[in-house]
Amino acid sequence: MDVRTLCLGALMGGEATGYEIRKMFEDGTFSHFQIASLGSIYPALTKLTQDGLVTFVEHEQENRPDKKIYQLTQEGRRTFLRTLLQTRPAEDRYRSDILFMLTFAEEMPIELTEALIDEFAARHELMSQQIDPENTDKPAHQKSNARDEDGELKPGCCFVAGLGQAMCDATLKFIRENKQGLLDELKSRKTKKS
Amino acid sequence: MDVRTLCLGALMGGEATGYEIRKMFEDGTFSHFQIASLGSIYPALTKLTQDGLVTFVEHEQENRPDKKIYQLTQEGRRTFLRTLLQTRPAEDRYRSDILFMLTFAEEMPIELTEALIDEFAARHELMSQQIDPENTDKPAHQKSNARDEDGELKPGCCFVAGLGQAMCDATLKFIRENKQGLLDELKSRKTKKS
DNA sequence: ATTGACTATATCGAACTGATATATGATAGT
DNA sequence: ACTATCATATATCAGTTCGATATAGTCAAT
Repeated sequence: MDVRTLCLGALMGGEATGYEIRKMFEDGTFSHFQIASLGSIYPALTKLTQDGLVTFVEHEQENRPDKKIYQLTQEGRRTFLRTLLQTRPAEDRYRSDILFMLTFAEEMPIELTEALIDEFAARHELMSQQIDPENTDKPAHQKSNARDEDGELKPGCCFVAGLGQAMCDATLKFIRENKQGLLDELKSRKTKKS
Repeated sequence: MDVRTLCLGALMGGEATGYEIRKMFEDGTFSHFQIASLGSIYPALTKLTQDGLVTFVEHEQENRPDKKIYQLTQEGRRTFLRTLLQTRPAEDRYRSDILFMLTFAEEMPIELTEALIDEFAARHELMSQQIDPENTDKPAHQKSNARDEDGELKPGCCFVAGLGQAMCDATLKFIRENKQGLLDELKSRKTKKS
């Protein structure tokens, strides 16, 4: 899915600036399963405007750069829904430097192995907290795409969030149960070699 | 981690051609948590050769293009291990079109929602089978980086594989327990609206 | 007979990331 | 009081990477 489609999806939840769209992918609703950077969002919005799929209103702000508030056109909304129906979703891809590095645990000092595992666990712990769409710790001004017009949580978002949390929990559980075993195994191999 | 480092890591398991390195990221040991395409692997190997981190021997083959078998130099091996020690691993990133699309379940026909969930489950089922490093279904010629010189499974690889399977299992379990609930909720919302 | 799959290298356009520039207010630390 | 650093907001660009394509021969299947 290219950034243009992702932007259309982001605007399905209502109007937003380019900056706000980035936040949805950085911290917000989509952050755990899609990526888009400012460097691709702004050109995408320009292109979408040219194609008539979005429009924007420029809001002048005192002592601040102008704000362009983007909104889907009917054509944009229709295009996005058609894309959902027609697109064969690409393969999921998961990319983790930590897991790649852990593959070479035998060649590293044991402290590094342990540090990497702890970092992996810490990140998933944090993620598990952030995923919860009902979590109200987040700053209130952040408009959540997880809620519809009535303020109700969208069932699709709940499902996806629950799935994410289940994955985090499974990861943390696995680490609790297997970290020490790995470290012991590595230690015994080191002593055998020397 | 850039493709150059990934190639060094791939060659830690022994000599290989560019084509074989790609397979490690496409089907093999690293396929579930790192990505690298041929379009980046070949230039990376050229650069690494220039920098003296790898060398290659050209094997002429009858009626086939020449095969360049790459191998780490001592310098290359040292560089990779140093990188492991010095690199702060980047954030994990997970990218899933299916989960993004499911976020808009309310706007889609229910059959599509169900099809997406089923596809997600099927892919994870397949992945769970592929992950197992002891799985001997794979073609024998595929050299597995998961084993060291003695043919023993490397503990780091076991740990990572186990983690991957735990995540797959958790995903499948969540779907079994929550798919029908989501579909029912969507159905009841549709009837309410009309 | 021809289509598709596998081995093998190489190149290139298009897309995307990550960094940087610009401008300003607010907040927090020293 | 001064100085970072962060947040808002848009925009651009160099470098990296993906995905497709070209080349070329083998092999299996239809």
